[in-house]
Amino acid sequence: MSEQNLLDVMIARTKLSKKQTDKQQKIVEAAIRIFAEKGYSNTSTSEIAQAAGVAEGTIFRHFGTKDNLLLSVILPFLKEWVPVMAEDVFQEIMSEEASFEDFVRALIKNRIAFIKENKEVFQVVVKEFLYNEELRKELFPHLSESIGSRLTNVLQRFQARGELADIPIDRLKRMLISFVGAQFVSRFVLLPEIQDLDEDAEVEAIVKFIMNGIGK
Amino acid sequence: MSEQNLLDVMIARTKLSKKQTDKQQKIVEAAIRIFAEKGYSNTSTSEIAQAAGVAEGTIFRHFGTKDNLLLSVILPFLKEWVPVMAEDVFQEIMSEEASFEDFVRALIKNRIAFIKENKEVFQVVVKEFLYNEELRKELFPHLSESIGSRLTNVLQRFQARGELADIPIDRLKRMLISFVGAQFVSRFVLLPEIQDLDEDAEVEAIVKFIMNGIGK
DNA sequence: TGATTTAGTGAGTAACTACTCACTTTTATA
DNA sequence: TATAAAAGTGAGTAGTTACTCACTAAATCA
Repeated sequence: MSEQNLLDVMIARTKLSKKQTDKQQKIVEAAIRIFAEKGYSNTSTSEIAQAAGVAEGTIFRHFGTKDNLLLSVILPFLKEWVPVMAEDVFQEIMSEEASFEDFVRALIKNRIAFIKENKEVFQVVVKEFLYNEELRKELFPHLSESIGSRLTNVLQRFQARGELADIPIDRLKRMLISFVGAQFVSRFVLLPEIQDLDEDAEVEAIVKFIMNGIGK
Repeated sequence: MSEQNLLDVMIARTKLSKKQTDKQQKIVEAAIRIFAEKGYSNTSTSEIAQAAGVAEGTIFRHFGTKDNLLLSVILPFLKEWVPVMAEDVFQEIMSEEASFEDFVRALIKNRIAFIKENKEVFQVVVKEFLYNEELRKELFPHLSESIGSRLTNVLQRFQARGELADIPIDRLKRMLISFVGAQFVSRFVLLPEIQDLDEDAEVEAIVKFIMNGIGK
C-alpha cells in the first residue's frame, strides 16, 4: 500500500474532488463494481479500464497506482461515514430525552440507510479491511478514535442514567459494535441477494436482542 | 476454483490423509502461515515453496493446483468443525437437563478451544470465505445444512420449554450465529494480538448478552 | 538385489501484471 | 484565435504468476 500518511491523501483527494473528469468517474464506478465482486487483489487494472470504457493509461494518469485507486474508492465512503455518525444521530438524539433503546434504533436505521446507498463500497471496505492488513492498520486507529470515543461518551451517559447493565464500557462497546457490524456484514456482504423481507421487523429484533437478549 | 464437487475432493483427500510426506506437510504448514497473514490471492506458490524449503514443482506434484492447496488447508478444518459441533456439545448437553444458558456457555467455550488450536486456519477460512465467492457458494450450503439444522433443533426444543423469547427460529439462529461469529472473528482475526486478558469473564459477558441483552 | 513406482527437483514457459511514455486530442486561458 | 495545459491513448516493458516436464533420488516391492 501507499507509504504516505493516509490522512494526507484523504485531504488531498478532497481538494481535488470538485474537478472530476467524466472518465475519472467511470473508472471509480467500474472499480467499485469489480472490487466489490471479486476483491481488489483479484482485479486487474486492464479489466477496470475495459469495464470503464477507457484506456489503461488513463487510470494511471489520474490515480498513479492501483493502490491509490482503491483509496479513492474507500476514503470518500469513510469520510462520510464518520461525521454522519456524529451529527445525524448522536447529537440529535442526545439533546432530547430519548431512551437508550431509541438511540440504538435510530443509529441502526441510519446506518442501514447509508449502507444501502453505498452497498458496493461497503462490500469493498469490509473485504479489504479484513484482507489487507496494511490498510486495516492504517485506518483502524482513526476509526476507533472518531467512532469509538463518541460511542464511549454515549454509553457512559446512558449507564450513568441507569439504563445499561453494569458491564465495563469497553466490553459493552466491543460487543455492540461487533454485533451490529455482524448484522450489516451478513446482510450486505455475505447474503446480499436477500431482499428486505421485513426490514422494520429485523431492526426491531436486533434492538430487542441488544436490550433484552433472547432469554425469558 | 476447482470445478469438481468439493465433497468429492473432501472424501478423496481423507483417503490420502494417511500417507503424507514430510515435505507435503511442510508445504501445508507454510501455506497456512502465509495465507493467514497475507491472504490466498496475495501469496505466490514460489513464496510458499521457499518458506517450506521445497522446490516449487513439489507443490504441484502433490496438490496439482494452487486452488487445491487452499482446499487442503480449509477442508480438514471444516471436516473437524462440523462433527465436533455435533458430538461434543450438542448431544452431551442435550441429554442432561441443562438450561439454554449452560448450552450456550458450553458451545462457546468449546468453539474457542477449537479455534485456539487452529488459529491460523481459522483466519484463512474467514478471510477466504468473505473474499472468494465461489468457495463461499460451494461451502455455504453444506455448513448451513449440517450446523444450521442441528441448531434449529436445539433452539426449537428450548423454545418449547419456554426458555427462549418468542422470536422466529430462523431469525434467532441468524442473530446467534452472527453475534457469536463476530466475537470470534474480532477476537481471532481482526485483533489477534490481544491476549486472553480474562477469557472466562469475556465468555460470561457474551453469554449474559445473549441471555439478557444489555438493558436494565 | 533388481525393477518399478513414487517423491522431489528446478530450469523453462506462456500468460498476465502494474505501470510508462511518446504521442494525439481536448479543454482552458491570454 | 493562438498558446499552453491538461486529459486521454495504446503499444511497449520488466517483472511476476501458476504451472510443466524431463530428469534424478528415494522408497517399495518381486
